[in-house]
Amino acid sequence: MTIHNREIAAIFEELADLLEVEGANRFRVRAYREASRVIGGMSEELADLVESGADLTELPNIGEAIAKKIQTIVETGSLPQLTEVEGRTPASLSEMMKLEGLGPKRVKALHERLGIDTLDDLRAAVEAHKVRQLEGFGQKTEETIRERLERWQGQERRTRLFDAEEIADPLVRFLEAIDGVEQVMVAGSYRRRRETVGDLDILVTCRRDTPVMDRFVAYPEVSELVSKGETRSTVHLRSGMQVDLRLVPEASYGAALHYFTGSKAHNIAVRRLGVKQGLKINEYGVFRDDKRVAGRTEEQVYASVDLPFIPPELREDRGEIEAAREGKLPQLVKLEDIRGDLHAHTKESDGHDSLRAMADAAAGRGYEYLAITDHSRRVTIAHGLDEKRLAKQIEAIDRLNEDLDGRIAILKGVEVDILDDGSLDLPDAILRRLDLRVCSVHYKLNLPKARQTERVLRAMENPLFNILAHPSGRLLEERDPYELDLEQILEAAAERGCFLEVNAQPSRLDLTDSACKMAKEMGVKVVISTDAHGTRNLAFMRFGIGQARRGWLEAADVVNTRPLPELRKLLQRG
DNA sequence: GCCGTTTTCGGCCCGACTGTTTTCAGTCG
Repeated sequence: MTIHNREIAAIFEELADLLEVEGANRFRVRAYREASRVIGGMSEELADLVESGADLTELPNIGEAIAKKIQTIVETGSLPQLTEVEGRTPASLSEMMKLEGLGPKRVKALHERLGIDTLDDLRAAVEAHKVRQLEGFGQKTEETIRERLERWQGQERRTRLFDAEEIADPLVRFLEAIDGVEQVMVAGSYRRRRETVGDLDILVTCRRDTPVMDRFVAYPEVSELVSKGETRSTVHLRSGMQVDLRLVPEASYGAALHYFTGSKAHNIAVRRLGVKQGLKINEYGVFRDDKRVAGRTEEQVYASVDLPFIPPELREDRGEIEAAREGKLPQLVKLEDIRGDLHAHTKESDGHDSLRAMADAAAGRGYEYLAITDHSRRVTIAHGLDEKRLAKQIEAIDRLNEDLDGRIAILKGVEVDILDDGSLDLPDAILRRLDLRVCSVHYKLNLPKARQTERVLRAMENPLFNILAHPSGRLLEERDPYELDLEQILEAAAERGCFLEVNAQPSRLDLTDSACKMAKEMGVKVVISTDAHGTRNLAFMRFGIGQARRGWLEAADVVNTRPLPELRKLLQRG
């Protein structure tokens, strides 16, 4: 049973939590947290690296000690040091720290003074009014804990980027409508285009004496006021989303935007560069000897540490600072680079709109081409097409293309299922008549890794295989990815001239950002597709672009930035 | 525990808000 990166990351996270409660050296605690973050963001499995004998200390923030611990975890499935710490300090305290407002010090006090080890213990102590009697706690703190215990869902939930947009857009409009407000910008992971966001960080500049904070906390969607100050307030909305609003002076806008866009790790790395040059960087600007030397724009902030502007999507401390220093930042792919969509459905299978409507909508977006790729027969629930119906659709598309008269080219395609044995769900004879074949796994998601990988590899052996759709099968916040050896798949794709899809559906965003980067490094091109099930879904392209940008992809790495003749060549494998 | 275009030892980002204090610790981002 191989152990996954997220499990290894969780072990270091718990170790950090428990050591922090014990009052261990905070830099040591930070080192474990940093290691956990790096591991969580990797697309290559550590287990595979260990097996191949790779030097783990090459990884950022992984030194001798942690490398050795990783090896132990991979080989034995657990970490003796953690077991030892758990012997002194209950593991459940780590869970308690996840409750908002409870940090290491308070958890330690609750544990030592009241014997509280679990959330249930805590609930009982709060009901008995024991917590308020503790030194450093009071009636108000106890009340806050009680409320948050009631709301506690057991796990922090993140919101998909699409849903976050639905929440942010009206709030931004509300703020912009306040007389005196000048700029409103959503920063944080939202601006970095992460696939999910934990909360919204909103930055506002305004004229003097504008009652922004008062108006903000009175926003009708607010369900709880967490804190309200002159420059910063925090609320919870009825949607469950937490929103932080920061009011910043114009002269600090760039510094504040940089700071609140994060990521935290990126900011720390930039500040370190500043420290080396005798600069202090905070959300108000860049300071030398208390004198502001930059801050109005983000470009200025980067320039102060001799770096070019780094796009928000790259700011994860995953090598972007080194790349920037060496002048090797990628020219990230942009929405305008996209010339067409290569995965879309119509009413023939499970789409909502007609062939004609989809064509018109794609043309309306200025595309050169649109591939129609309805499901194949195996996907009965989506009314998948058999040979006969697909043949009819081919004819319909031929007629439509004549009708469209070059306004946009409609490509004949299919989303054909990869069956259990690695064969494709439709005969080669009909597949050959198409312009492209998008291939996907929809059933038997739970095969063991080796068999699942073998299944896809076998499918790729068919020379008609063009694109592997939504390669991991994961659904954000709903379904884990299925077991697949991505490295093997990428190797085969590179060899055979197949492409991998970045599915832009907000609930998929599959490939992940780190997998995109891995594909690029292995010389595999991707296709960014919306998998649209209706004309409106074509707009999902922006999420795919965000994901690809987070994966360091440039226009040249993305197949559907190519003009049609070039695309056609790429679809003839090899 | 990690890391090095000042360093293999001695540093390690920085500020706002709250509650419980009477000058600040804890938490968060």
